[in-house]
Amino acid sequence: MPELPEVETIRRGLQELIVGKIIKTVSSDTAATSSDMVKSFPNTPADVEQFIKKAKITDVRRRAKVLLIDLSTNYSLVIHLKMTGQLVFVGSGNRFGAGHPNDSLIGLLPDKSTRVVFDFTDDSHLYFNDQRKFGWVRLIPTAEVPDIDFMKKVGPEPLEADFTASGFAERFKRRSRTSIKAALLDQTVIAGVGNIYADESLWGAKIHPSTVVGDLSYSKFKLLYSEVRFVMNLSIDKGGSTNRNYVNAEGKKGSYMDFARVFRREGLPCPRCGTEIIKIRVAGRGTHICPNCQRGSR
DNA sequence: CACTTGACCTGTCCGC
DNA sequence: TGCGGACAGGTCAAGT
Repeated sequence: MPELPEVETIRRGLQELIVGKIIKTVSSDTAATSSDMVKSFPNTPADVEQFIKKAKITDVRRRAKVLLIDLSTNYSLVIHLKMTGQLVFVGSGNRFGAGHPNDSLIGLLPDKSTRVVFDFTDDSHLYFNDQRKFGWVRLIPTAEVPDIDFMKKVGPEPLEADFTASGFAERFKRRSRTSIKAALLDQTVIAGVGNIYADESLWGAKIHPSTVVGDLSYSKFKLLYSEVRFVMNLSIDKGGSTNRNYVNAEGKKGSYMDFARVFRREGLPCPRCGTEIIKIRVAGRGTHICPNCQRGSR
C-alpha cells in the first residue's frame, strides 16, 4: 500500500496521537485466525508481557516505508504496511469532538481486516488492519533495528537535505542493465519510491519507464532526482495518495490523487501536451505514461 | 552478482 | 446474478 509519503503522513499523525501513551494490552478479538496473527505479529505472549505491556510510547520514526514505534522498554515495534496495511488510532469516547472523522470510526474498528490491536491505558486504541495480510509487526530491541535485513539493504532517504543529485545518480550504477522503473522501485537503490511516485516522477522527467538505466544521461538523472523529491514532497503536503485502502492515522484519506498527472489516469489527456495517457506493463507493474512526452530518449 | 518472475492474500472489477 | 480471470500502493525467494 503506502509509499514513503503515505508512511510519513501516518508517522506524523501517530507522533501527535500516541507518543506518551502507555500500552495496556495487545490483542485481537476479531475474525483473524491465530495463524494470521502469528504471521502478522509473531512475538510470543511472554515478549508482549515483558516488553510491550506497560511500555510508554517514546517516539514514532520512519525509515523507507517502515514505521518504528519506540517503547520505553528499549524495544521498538517495527511495522511494514505492504499493500493494504493501515494503522488507525481511535480515541476514547468523543475524543475529537462530534463529527470529527476519527470519531466516526468508534464502533467500526476492529473489523474483519484488523490483525493487531493495541489498547492504551487511557482507553484509546491503535488498530493494525491489513486486508491482504502482507504487512507485519515485529518487536525488536531498538538497538538492533539497524541490523535487520531490510534496514541493512535499504537505500538512502530521497528527501534528506544532504541527498544530492549526484548521489542519486551514483546509486543507479548497480542496476545499469534494467529498466529505470524497476530500478526506481528497488528499495536497495533509493528508499521509499513505489508504483505511484515512480510513474509520476518519470512523467515529470519525461523518461519512458522502460528506458535502460545505463542509457540515461546525467542530466536526465538530475531531472529525475528533482521530480522524485517534488512529487513526494507534494504528496506529503496533500496527506498522501488514497488509491484504494490508504488512510492516515486518523482514518482519513489523502488527496494527492487529485494532483496526479498520469497515475490511474489512462484515457485522460496528458496535462503537458494533451496526448491520451496510456497504461502499459513495465517491471511487472501497471505503468502509466504519456506516449508523446515519454519516448525513452536519453 | 544482476535480473526476472512468481508467490504471498483478499477484494473488486470487468467481460461473458 | 454468477463465474473466471486479471489486477491492486510491496517485498521476497526462487529461478535463469
